Amino acid sequence: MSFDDPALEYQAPGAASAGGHGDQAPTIYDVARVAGVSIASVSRVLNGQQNPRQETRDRVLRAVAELGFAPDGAARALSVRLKEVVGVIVRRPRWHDSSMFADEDENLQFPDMINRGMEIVAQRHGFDLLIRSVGLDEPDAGRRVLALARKSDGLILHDRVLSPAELERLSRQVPVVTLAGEPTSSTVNVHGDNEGGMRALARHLIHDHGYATFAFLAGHEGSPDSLTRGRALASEAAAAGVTLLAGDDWRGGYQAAGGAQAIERLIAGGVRLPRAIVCANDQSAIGVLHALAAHGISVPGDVAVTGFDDMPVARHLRPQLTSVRQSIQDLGATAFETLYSMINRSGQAKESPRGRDIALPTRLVRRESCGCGPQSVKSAAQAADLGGAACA
Amino acid sequence: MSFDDPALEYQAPGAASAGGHGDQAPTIYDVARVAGVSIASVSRVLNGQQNPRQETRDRVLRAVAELGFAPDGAARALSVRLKEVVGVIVRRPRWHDSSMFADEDENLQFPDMINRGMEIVAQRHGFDLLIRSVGLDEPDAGRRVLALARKSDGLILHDRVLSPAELERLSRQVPVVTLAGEPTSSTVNVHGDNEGGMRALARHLIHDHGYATFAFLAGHEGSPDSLTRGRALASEAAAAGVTLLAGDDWRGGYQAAGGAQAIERLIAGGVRLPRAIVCANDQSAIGVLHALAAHGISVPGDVAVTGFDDMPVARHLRPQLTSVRQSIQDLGATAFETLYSMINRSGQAKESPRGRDIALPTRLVRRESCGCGPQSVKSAAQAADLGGAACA
DNA sequence: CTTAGCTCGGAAAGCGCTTACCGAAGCGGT
DNA sequence: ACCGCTTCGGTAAGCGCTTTCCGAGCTAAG
Repeated sequence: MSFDDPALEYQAPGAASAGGHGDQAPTIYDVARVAGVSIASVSRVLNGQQNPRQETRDRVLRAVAELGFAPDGAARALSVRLKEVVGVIVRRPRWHDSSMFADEDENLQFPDMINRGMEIVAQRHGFDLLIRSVGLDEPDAGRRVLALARKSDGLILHDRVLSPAELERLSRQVPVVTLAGEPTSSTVNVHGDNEGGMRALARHLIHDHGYATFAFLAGHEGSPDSLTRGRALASEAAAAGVTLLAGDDWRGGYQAAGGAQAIERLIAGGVRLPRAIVCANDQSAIGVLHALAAHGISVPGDVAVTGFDDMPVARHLRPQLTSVRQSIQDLGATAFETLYSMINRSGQAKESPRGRDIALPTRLVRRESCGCGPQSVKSAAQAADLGGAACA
Repeated sequence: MSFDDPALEYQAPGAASAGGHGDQAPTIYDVARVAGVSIASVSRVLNGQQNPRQETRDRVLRAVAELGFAPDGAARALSVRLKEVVGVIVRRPRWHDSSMFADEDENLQFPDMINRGMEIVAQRHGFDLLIRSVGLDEPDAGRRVLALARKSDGLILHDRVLSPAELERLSRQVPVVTLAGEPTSSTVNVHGDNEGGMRALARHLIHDHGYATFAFLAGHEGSPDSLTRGRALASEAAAAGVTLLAGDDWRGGYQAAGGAQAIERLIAGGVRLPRAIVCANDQSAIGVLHALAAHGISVPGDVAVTGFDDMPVARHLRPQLTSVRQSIQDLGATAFETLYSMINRSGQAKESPRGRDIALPTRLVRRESCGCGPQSVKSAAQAADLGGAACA
């Protein structure tokens, strides 16, 4: 593009009819010229040195206001070696599905809430979130992630989209925080206390409700969160001597559709359902609820169902869903804060490896779907205070 | 929660041994050195010129792979004058609420789905989304938006966060597309066909169900979408000679909590509820449903309730929510495509101001909450094909 | 054997900003 | 009235990349 292009010629404010952002954004040189100072002074004023004296300062600020100037992000980033941007990789359900907008995309809710948590904290530090989705089975996810990394100061990975080796490689170049992974020698992982939450839930179902047969509807394969939750449940089940069903039939892939399909298949297969179905997350519990309702199976009367995450929807379902609450936004906020400290520390003296796996507290939220009566719905906190109070 | 908590401090791995991204990302100079060529050649290879011959090309590619090189985004952006980033401004409920994470934040779902639509299309063009939230009553929203603009190639504004004058000013510097606004001389607006959708819904309620008293639960004040929807309903109501309640009592602010509060207030005030409550969006309809249920008012038996947007949750409610579907993701996709073409056209010959207000089709989705029986629930498409078939 | 016509690839000029570095004033002290 | 000290603010050197401009080397034609 040439600047001799007549189309770029300066346009008088009212002229050229409907403007149309052809005016080009003003540069620091424009400001300097209007203010009658050098670009260095402009920069100094804008970056809060105390160097320029009041009068100069005023002239510059007036020019800035008049022109509507703001420094170019790329130029600034190049100069100060800080982009004030963190890259966020979210996982796209399927590698560029031809049915571009699959309806089950409703499951995006969870990652998006996490992002919101990040964003709010990022604000405070002047950072923004650069979002990119990557398909799980995408050809060269590695390259696409790296590319995002070079557009930002650090990366937050929502899901396992990279092999450990790729992750390792990547984290040598940029600070990386994972959300549903496992910490590596150079990355930090942030997650809810799956273990604790699931144990509390399991104990409630086993001891308070006395259920004796269970099933665990897993998330997608290899998900560390799902594995941990499943293991915790299995451990409690074993300790109490109750039956736990699990396996490939019991997989909802974290999605509503997945949960529904799994139940449909099981029912079609003539399997006798357990007394309680513990789902890996709320989303798949929704699907289970639907499939059960479609077959006239009462929840929690015939089968109890529970979720995990306690998304906002959980309380809008009928029956209201018993779940394990994790402060989703805190997950994001913590991930960002962690990354932020890594970014600042980058290149500085390295300290001992500590706190590489951060677990945030979770809390059992009893609602109706586990068999608790509507009375305990009002205040989950209250209910929790009752300890093991019977409610079935 | 305090972020000064030492537990959050990141500590780099023990020695320099384990990596720990202290290695600094390789630059094009590193690649050139390793490959034994000049940086110009590296750049040429990477940017697909046909200039370098095969042997040189191989050497470079080998070096790139070995070092794990990817060009720095800021440097590249500065050079080619294209960041391949579009800024997205979403509206934060309230200007930095002290209760940082208000629970009603569930309403974030809608903008996030739109973003997802954008992101998918942006991928194809190599763009990413830079997200920033701005409070509606934020001190200098204008500056914060401008700053985001300078970090990107164009802006998509979700909500009215800027005054028309600010918008006008901004759009002289960068291409801008709004989602819930009105087109200006230099910005394009993308929105669902509120008018058509609402008219279809109104006619269904009036003619198919024969309801005679209505209320419109508005969104937040000044929202163009809400205004248009309200006007369309009013127009149909007037034409049919049925009663329509509206006004300050009937405002849900697009939120579940808002909808619930409005109903609570009305009931407390002893107001006689209309036969049908038409909500400005699904989110507030959820609140209405809850409030009604809390008072033992049957839906749709006593009062029919409808939403707008047809979010995924709509079909998980009891009763399933009748709504007006707009392809939320298409909204985002279209907004991006529009902006993209503006970005490319930037600086080139300007064309006639045309298509500045883009309306996407909407479609009535009949479920249970309007009074239609569960039989028409199975396939909304089928139901739609039946035309005005009676279902009440 | 010379020279016009190629193709390759290096040197260097920016892109818009920050920030040493340094010369020019302004100031009080002797 | 002169000298060192402190402030101010301009000049210029990058930040890492793309791309124009050219010279070098090679091929093929005269």
